Amino acid sequence: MEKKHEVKTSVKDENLIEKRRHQMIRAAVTLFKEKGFHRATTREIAKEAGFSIGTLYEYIRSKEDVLYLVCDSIYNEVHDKLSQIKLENGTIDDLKNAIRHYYGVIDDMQDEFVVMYQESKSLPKGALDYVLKKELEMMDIFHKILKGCIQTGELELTDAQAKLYAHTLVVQGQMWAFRRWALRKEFTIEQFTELQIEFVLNGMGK
Amino acid sequence: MEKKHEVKTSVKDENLIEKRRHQMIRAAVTLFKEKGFHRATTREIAKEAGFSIGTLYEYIRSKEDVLYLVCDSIYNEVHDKLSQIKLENGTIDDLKNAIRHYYGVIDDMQDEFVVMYQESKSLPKGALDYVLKKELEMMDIFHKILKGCIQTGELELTDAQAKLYAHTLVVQGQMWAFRRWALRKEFTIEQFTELQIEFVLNGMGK
Amino acid sequence: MEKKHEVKTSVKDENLIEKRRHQMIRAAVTLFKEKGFHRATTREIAKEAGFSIGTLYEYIRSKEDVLYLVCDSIYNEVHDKLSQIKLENGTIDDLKNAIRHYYGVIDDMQDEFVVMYQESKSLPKGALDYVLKKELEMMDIFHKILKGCIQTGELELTDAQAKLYAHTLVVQGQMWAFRRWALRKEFTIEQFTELQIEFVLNGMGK
Amino acid sequence: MEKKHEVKTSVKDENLIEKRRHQMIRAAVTLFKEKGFHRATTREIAKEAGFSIGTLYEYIRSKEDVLYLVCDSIYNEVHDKLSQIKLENGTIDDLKNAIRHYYGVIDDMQDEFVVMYQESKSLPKGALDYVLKKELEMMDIFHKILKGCIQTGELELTDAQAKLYAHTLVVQGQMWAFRRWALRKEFTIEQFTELQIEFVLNGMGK
DNA sequence: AATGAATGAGGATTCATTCAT
DNA sequence: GATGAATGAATCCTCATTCAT
Repeated sequence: MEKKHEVKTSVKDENLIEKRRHQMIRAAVTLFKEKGFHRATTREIAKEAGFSIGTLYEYIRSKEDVLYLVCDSIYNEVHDKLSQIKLENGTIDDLKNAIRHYYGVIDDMQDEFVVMYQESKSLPKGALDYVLKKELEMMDIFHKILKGCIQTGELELTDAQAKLYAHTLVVQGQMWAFRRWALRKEFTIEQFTELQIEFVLNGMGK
Repeated sequence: MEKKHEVKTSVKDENLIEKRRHQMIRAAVTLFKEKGFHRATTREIAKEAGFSIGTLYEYIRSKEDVLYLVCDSIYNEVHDKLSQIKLENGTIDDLKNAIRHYYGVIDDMQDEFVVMYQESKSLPKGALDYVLKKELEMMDIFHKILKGCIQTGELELTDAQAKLYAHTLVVQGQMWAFRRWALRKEFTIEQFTELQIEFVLNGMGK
Repeated sequence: MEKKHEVKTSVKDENLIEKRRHQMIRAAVTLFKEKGFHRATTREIAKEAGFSIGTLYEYIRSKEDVLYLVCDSIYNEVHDKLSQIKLENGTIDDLKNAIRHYYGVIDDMQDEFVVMYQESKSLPKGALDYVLKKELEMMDIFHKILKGCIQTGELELTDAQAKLYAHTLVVQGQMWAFRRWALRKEFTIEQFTELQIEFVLNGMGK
Repeated sequence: MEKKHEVKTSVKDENLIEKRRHQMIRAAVTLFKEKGFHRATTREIAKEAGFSIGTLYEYIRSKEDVLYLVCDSIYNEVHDKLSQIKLENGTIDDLKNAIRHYYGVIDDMQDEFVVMYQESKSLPKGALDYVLKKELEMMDIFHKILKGCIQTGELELTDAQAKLYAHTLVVQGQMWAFRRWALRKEFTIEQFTELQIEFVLNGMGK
């Protein structure tokens, strides 16, 4: 398991670090969403976070660290939320459940998702790898569920298909965040979710 | 129909404009793919294109114009290629055909797609609107095919579904460009295409 | 009264702003005099002022701001100095006094005057208006003195004449700055002053 | 007598040179008045003049040459016009006549005057000297007239006074061009002329 | 003689980062 | 720990000038 990319800080107090980083991430998401990573300045981030540029740099080493913290925090939040899913035992309902949960998370964190996917390419190499790993983890949640369904015979898929469909599920969810400008006019998140569930289950032969 | 966003040039010779812009776009895609729009400098673009910074600015007004030209050219190319599809008369084969064609285009233009979707947010407002319009046009190609199939009774879908699935088809194609890093390990473009076709047709109840 | 054109700064410490701007203005006058506004580069200004280009831009928004600050500071200095004149009660001596004072100021600030009059056309619209207002204020000082003399009967002039002569007094003073290259060979400032006073008083029928 | 500053050209046909330069000067005055020497580009000058940038450079060596040609042409025009004055024999009427003539010229060529005085500092050293010489020549016209009046006893002035007053006459005329923004509201050129003549004659004790 | 495409030095401005207080 | 003034490398863009056609 690759080690987590570390962000150096010169502050000792762990609680303070937690608090400041939280402020920082909130500020950054707001700004990155509005103007993108490159156009948002560190000064603006500090100001929006409620402290000075000097203080910002007490908690990070470089601007890219901010982006990393943003991506990391989003992944963690998503992962936490998805981990709450109670999986039964390889039933289709597990899958439906997971999809509903996942789509709900995406709806809640639309801005964060858009920011993360549009800006993560700006991460330094090491951090990027870490983030791709996280992305795979997310895909893996669905992959596992699908494999569960295969084992119980609820679904008949090759392993390759299971993998592909796991990716597809992840991507179809992200669609809701990325194509808001078009989809919002036609569907509520509930409608979108149910239609996609139907489509996907059909797609997998159910 | 909204007028095309114009890029001013101080050069008069139309052929030359065509030629230089082509060089410019090729260079820009290469660089944007490598380091993104913001990290690529105008000098690098000019150099990669084979002329001087001064010459670059004879053909554009600002760096953002380069990005616009890139996006515009990609859309045009995709649109051209998709327009070559011979549509019969509302058969499922039309749909399969279109998907194969579309996926083929994406495979051919992977870099361009990634660049376009990752950087288009950096376009100035007016150009962004134009590009979103193009995106809708692309979606509309599939929407029309689906409506054709509905009319002939080949598919049974509500209009809302038709629209959503048109988006889904577009997005699932893009997946191939965006998740290369993961999908390439498991599938060839042909495998990917056929699996997705199967999935999608099942999804729509076929 | 029109509000003063404001120059934005990102520095908060008022004393520092005062100090840095003073350095900046001194440097700018030196350079503008030597090579004019357009040929003087911001880097040169910063260097001459004794700080870096980055620091310069902490105290201004654009190069034109420097010019504005120069003009503003000159007007303020002139205005301050002329305000020290003790005006009696509409006597010719008031007028003579004012002229002597004014000519003295011009002699002290020759470079500044030349810079201001040659470069102020490069000010952005808003700042230019503000500066023209200041110019009128200067004219008005003499206009008031003349009106005083008219009321006490010391001078017999129409109001139109008073206004015109006020302009003339201002301009004849500036002459000393602008035609240095010719006048310096023939006169000292004292000679120039006394001759002009004599001429002007005669001109007005005294 | 200093040799006239020469502007190199690669064109042989004298008539053509004359014609093109005339177009060029007209264009330049228009643009310099509007935006100043530095902000007017050579491309704009060429375009306004009705030919291409390449052609412009067939008739000049550098942008500064354009400015020189402008200044030179203005001086020549002024000088020509003032030379038409029929001088009698040292009478005050000669002086009045000259002033009226001069003020008329300034009124006709307001833009040219403003351009010339505001931009001439941008001339290269050699050309600047030539232009200052021209300025002295203009002053000299008045100086001669004054000396004429002194000799006939019409005026009682020291030679120093005669020189100073010659300068003053030149400057007071320019006032009309430079302070248009204020004077125009109060006076017509005729009123201005007559008031200044009265003032000046009084000033010289007449 | 006329044209206009090409050039690249030069200049204004921004902004991540540092460090003394 | 917090602050914010200072720094200067980096970058976009302009425009006078040249030269092949």
